This record gives sequence, structure tokens and C-alpha cells, in this order.
Amino acid sequence: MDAKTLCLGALILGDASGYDIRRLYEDGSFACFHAISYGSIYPALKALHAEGLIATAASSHTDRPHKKVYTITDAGRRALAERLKTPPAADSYRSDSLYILSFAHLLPRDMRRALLDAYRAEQLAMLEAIDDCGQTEDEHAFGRQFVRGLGRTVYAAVVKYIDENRHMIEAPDMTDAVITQEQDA
Amino acid sequence: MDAKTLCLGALILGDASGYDIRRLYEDGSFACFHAISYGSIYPALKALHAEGLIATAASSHTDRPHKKVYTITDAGRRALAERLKTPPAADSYRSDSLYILSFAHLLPRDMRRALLDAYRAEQLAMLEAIDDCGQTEDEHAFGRQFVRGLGRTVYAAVVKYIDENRHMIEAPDMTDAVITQEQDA
DNA sequence: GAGATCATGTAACTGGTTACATGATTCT
DNA sequence: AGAATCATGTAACCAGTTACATGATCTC
Repeated sequence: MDAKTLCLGALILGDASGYDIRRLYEDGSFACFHAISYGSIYPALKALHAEGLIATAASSHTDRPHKKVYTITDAGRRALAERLKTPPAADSYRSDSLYILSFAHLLPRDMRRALLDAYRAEQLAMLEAIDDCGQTEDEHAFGRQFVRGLGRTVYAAVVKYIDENRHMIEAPDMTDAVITQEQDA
Repeated sequence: MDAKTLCLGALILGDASGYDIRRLYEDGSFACFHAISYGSIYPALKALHAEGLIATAASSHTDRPHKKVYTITDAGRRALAERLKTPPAADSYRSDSLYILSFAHLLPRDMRRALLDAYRAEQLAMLEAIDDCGQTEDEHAFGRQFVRGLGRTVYAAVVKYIDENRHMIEAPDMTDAVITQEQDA
């Protein structure tokens, strides 16, 4: 998903500034699936504006003069709907934590335990973030609700798995032995 | 995780060529967490070789002359162990499918259903890939086993969730109404 | 009035991907 | 023989991130 589509997707939920969009993808409902930073938001907004897919909202002038609030236009709505119809790229999941944990035997026991705790905390935080963030019950939100439920399910499953299987990681230490002996493979 | 670490991680599992490493991250046990392409593998291998962290394996000369098989050196093993101790970056999960699905109401019913089916199939394939791929039961593999179990749990949870909640996405169609009327927000 | 946070914007960097070039080997 | 796959490698490209510059507004 390119920055422009991500911005349109944010704006269809309601008027917003670049800053608002950032926050929406930072800790809002989209946080789990896509990220975007200022460096791509502002150029994207400029481009979308030039293409007539978004317009500066009325509130932009009244509120704070230097805050630029945008609204999606009808053309923008159509463009987004069109863009959503293109076949999605495959999911990508990147996790340094799990990569490191898969080499748990190369780390001292207390370090792998700390890593696992941190990972668990992170996942739990995501779970709570999903429960906290905007429970807007509008009639068109069934997609959002489905996805949120999916997220909740996944994070809950991860936390549960960790709690039930942490003994695997907390196995007795054999780090030193490994580094010098693992000559097989 | 940079390409060099990813290559070291692959080589600690056993000797391999650039091509082998690619496949390991393509459909092997690492596939779920990290990806890497030829364009980064070959330069990384060259650099690692120059640094003495990997060496050309004996089999490289005997087998097929133009195939370069590498082994990790002791220095490489130490470098990897060290690299794994640096604090991991936060996980990132990117999903076009879920992003699109969160705007399900902007798509015609049959299209969202198709999208969901495709997504389910993809997740199921990942689940099966985990079960298939190398069940090497070596004593040091507890980290790998933990991570694999986690992956299995997650993918299974996703498939189950989809099966139990697909009715949300298969709700009656109101696409046309939405595109022109959703003026709120 | 100091510090936090809101807010916009740009330029340089970065690292990985894509596409291409090339050729050996295996399979049918 | 021809196709598929194995196999290495490079160069151009690209999209987004990081870091920086700047300043308004709110809060204590």
C-alpha cells in the first residue's frame, strides 16, 4: 500500500491533518497493519490535493491557521474504492524478537527470558491498544470490526502461547557449550 | 535485521550457498519472520567472507564448481551471538488484505468474499508450511521449536477466526449507497 | 516563561527489491 | 533438444525513513 492510499484510507474515516493521520497509524486502529511517517504523509497529501482527491476542510481556516485539515472528495472516495480492488500484496510479518528467540540456545538464559518477557509485554500492549482504540459503532464499520476482532484474537493467542510454553525458552543454560561445539549441521 | 545477520543465521543451521539461503527464507523455517532477496544475499556473503565470518566450504569445490557453498567460522558464530544480543526492533506486520478488508463496505459483496477466501487460503498454506518444513529434532533447536509452535498457533487462530466470523464480511451489500452517501465523519 | 506537544515540511540517506545478464545442470 | 530449475551476480531504482529545521500553542 502506498502512502497516498494510506492517506485516503485515513481521510475516509473523517477529516484529518497530516499529524492526525500519523497518529491514526501510530496508535489508532490501523496501527497493527500499516505504518507511515511524516516524510511520506506530507508529500502524499500534497499530491492528493493536486489531483483533487482531497480538499482543505473548512475547519482548517477557522481553528488554527497553520493546521491543514483535509477532507476526502467524491473523486477521492472513488479513487480509494478503485485502489482497494487491486489484488493485495502478500502479508509480511517481520519480527526480530522471534528471529532472535529462534536462536535462543545462543543466548544466556537470563537474556532469553528478558527477551521473551519484553515480547510478551509488547503483544499484550497491542492487545490492549485494540480494545481501547475507537469503538465507533457506525453501520459501515463491519469491516473494521472484523479486522479488529482478528487482531484481538491473534494477540490473545500469542500471549496465551507464551504463557503456556515459556518453559521451552527457560530451559537450562548451555550457551558456552554451544558456541564452541555446534560444529555439526 | 540486516542481510548479513540473516545470512549468518542461515549458515549456523548448516552450510549453504546464496541460493540455498534464499530458499530457506522463501519457504523454509524462517519464511514467516524475515525475507531476503538475491540482491542483498550475494553482497552480504561477499562482505561476510571478506570479514572472515564465513568461509567457502569444502563441498563447494567437489560438487559443482560454480556453486559456492559457505560455512560459518568460529568468528562468525561469535559475531552472530553478539548481534543477537542487540535489542530487537519492534515487530512489524503489514497486510494489504486486512487493510482492504477493513474497508469491506466499499467493495461489492462478492469481491470481499473472494478476498477473504484468498486470505484464508494464504493463512492455511502458511500453517501447512510450518508443519511440513524441517522437523529437525536436534537438541539445540528448542528456540526454533518454540517459534514454530507460536507460528502454528497464530495461523490456526486466524483460520479459526475467519471461519467463525466470515458472516460479518458477508453481510448484505450496500456498496453503491456508501460511495455516494458516506458524507459523515 | 519553560517544557511538552502540536504541527508542517524537506533533503539526504539507506537498504533492499526488481530486473536484467549469464550460464550450468537436470529432467522429459 | 528444449524446458525447467539451479545458480551467481550487478546496477538502477525506489519508497519510505531519519534527521533536521522551524514555529505555534498549550500547560504548569
